[in-house]
Amino acid sequence: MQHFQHMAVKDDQLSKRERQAMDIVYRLGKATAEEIQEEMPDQPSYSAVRALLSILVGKKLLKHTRESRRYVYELAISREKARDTALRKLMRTFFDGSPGKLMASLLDAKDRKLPPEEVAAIRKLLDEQSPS
Amino acid sequence: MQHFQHMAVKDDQLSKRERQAMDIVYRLGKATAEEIQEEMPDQPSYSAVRALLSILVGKKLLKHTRESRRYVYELAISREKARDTALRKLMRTFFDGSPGKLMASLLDAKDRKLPPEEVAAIRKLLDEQSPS
DNA sequence: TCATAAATGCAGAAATATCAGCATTTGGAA
DNA sequence: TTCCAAATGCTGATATTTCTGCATTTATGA
Repeated sequence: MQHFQHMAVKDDQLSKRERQAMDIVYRLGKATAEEIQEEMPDQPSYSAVRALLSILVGKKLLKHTRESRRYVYELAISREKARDTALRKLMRTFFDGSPGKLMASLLDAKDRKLPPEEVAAIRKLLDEQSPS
Repeated sequence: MQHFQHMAVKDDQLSKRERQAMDIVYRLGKATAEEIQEEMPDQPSYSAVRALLSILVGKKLLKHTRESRRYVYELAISREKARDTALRKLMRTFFDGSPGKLMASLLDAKDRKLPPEEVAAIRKLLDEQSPS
């Protein structure tokens, strides 16, 4: 899987605050410094958040565009790619690299219930993988 | 914030090195300082790794037991609980909190192929959720 | 146009994390 | 029992991260 590594975000090379900020942008997709500040644990000052975001832009993890008077921050790489990297890492860390084990764990949870239409969609995907 | 033992692990409160070490223990289940050192990115000195592990024991994220002359480190909370926390976080960050979306993404990947027996197992779990 | 509120840019202080090195303890072999 | 290699405990130095505060720039509306 070499072709994934060339630009993949090395999440475990980020500092605590950097990671917190990236998680927020992953989730929101796009946000101003103020919005990010509001989402941060142990909410740091606005100034501190801006400093942090500048560092992330310097590292090419985020990019910002001016929108009238202020910056809006968003991912520099595609969200899908970041998502895939995170998913693979989780699989490797907790599920022995097996997507099947991960899915089993999701379905096993007693407190989760999938909407019927999602169940149907998943059955369809399964059929494409290997017909029943 | 004194009662750590009853709280879910706040992964985003850990420093970079702490997180790297925790990821390794999550994966290996159990390891000596030397083994952890070998797995660490930008491999720090043995001394640095031991210092790090002491901190994690102090924070009650790891515990260590003496095995003849040396310590073996392992998770202080169950791996299953840690796994569930990580899974929920990933779902929330990238999949809008939806297990169905996560599963769809797993099945969508062109480069992944589940073994037929895993597919069968998943179908069975789906049937329990909502009969076809 | 011009005054002003609201944003950014940046230097360096403060806080925290990371690490090295040495004193001490431990367990096993001779 | 004694020796010593191999491990831990701990202190404080160094490096990095986090943050503050102020100078500067920018957009708006009176």
